[in-house]
Amino acid sequence: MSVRTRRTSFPEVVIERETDTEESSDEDEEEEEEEVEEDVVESDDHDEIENQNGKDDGGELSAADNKGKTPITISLKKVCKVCKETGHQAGFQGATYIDCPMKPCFLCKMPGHTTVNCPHRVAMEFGVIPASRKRTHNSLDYVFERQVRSGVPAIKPAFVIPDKVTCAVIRYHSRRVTCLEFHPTNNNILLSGDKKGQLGVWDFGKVYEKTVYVNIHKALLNNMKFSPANDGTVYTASSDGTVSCTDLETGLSTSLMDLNPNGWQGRNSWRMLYGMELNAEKGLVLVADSFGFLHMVDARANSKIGDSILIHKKGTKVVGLHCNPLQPDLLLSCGNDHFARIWDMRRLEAKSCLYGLPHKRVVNSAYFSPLSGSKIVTTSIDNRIRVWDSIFSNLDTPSREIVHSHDFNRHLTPFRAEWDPKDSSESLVVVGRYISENYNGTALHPIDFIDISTGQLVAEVMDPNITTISPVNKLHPRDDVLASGSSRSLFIWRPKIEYEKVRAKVKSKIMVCNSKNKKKLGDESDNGDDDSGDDFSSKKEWHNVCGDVLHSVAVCR
DNA sequence: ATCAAATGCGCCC
DNA sequence: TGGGCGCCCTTTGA
Repeated sequence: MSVRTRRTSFPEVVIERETDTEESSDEDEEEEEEEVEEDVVESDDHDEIENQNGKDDGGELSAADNKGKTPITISLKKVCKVCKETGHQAGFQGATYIDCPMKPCFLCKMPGHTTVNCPHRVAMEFGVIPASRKRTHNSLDYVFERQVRSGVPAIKPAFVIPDKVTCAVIRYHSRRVTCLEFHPTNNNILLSGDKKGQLGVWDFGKVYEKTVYVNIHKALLNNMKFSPANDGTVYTASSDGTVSCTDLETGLSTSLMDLNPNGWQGRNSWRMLYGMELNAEKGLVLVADSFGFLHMVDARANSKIGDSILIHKKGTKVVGLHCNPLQPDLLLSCGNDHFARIWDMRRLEAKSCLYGLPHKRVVNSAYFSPLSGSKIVTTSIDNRIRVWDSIFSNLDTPSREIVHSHDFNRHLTPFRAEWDPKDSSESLVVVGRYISENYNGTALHPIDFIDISTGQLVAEVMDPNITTISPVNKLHPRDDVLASGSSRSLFIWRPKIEYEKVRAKVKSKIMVCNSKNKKKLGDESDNGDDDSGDDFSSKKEWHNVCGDVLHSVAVCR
């Protein structure tokens, strides 16, 4: 690091420099700091001077108030951007992120180590709390035991992991994807909601057939569910405070509820809808708002049922609702008051919850297991997936806590661990990962498949072209297909063998969605360069061409 | 290239 | 108990 010195008549500038990175090869740099003088542009009223040395980010600056001859001290010492201390730095070194050692581990939140050497990073097989075997003879025992217990097979089948991107739509939504839902009967239709409130309908079997309905909501489309009575109809709940019922053919929607009939009256009164669930037996649409209340709408009569019920701490968001698949009167809710709660719909009133499942922080999602409904998986932003093996057991503590990085930055859609509805053993769960891993020099955020019965990481799925985080994931109800929402884009993954089949089929059929790229795409498809396997010619191309069939992956604008 | 903005939530006073 | 402030691996597009 060379030091330049000039004489001026202007205030002396003291620059503190960091030298420890150079391992003292210079003999004259025994001191950690040196004093030099530098030019300072004259100005009348500068309290601060911007550090113009862009490369030295993290450089700290302080300046004397007076414009006279008092020294101005500019510190070029490298400070940690996390804790502002010197002597270490947090941030990416290449594709590896180095944690600040002064903070608790970013992954498991325990002090004494960083993510780099966190034991949970090496092998995520730490069920930190053993499964409880104690029976509690609670009110649920007798009601559901007989219906449910027999439905849980003891033998775990081999997991099939969809780990190859077979098609993708990038720049499909204009804002980040918030939720996904597969069509209940048509195997190739994927619905997606986004932060703007738009609803996408994508036939990923035909890749380029897609529709985006833009007028259904005005704010985040937080949750959607297909009507059990009519699979051409979908209900959506939004941060604009409305529930809509939309016909997928026409895009026509009717509003079932509007929590803000008087429009915008300020931040404190604007009500947003998050959790949503349908109770098919009763023909009810259940929604929960950002103030802790549950609302019920009769889907057929399109009329509100009863009063709103406070089901979580007043003033907090209720982000998830789920009815038990075998006993729909059993409702599971979760929210920002750090609780997941189990309710009996037949006697539902404030504080009537059967159980409160405490978490350390906000609970992003809570789901009963999809077949027997006897297990519960929750995702909390304390970086833990919690598992209750049986709702008949002692629910005071979870059977397992699985450390997993999904504590999110405010700009992301919250991560939710989602069951594999095809797994008869009800142990496979998919969840996006927040922290990245260095894969051959690229920082990628995999989508993790976790066996919640052991806490074991079964598979981590990633594609070198997907550098964005994938917080939204959904496994197909019948096929071995994974759908992911990552930023604005949607991806369909299949197991390798399926991928090969799709690829062979698609190769013979060149699809062009974007005329701008027609020629380029034609070239791409003509050269028959499919030996490059799964890699695209370049990341840039994959994203920028935005076009269509690159090898077998279709990307549509 | 660089930068601001969009934002949710935890924590502090 | 509530308002204000600040933020550790974002993403986008101006």
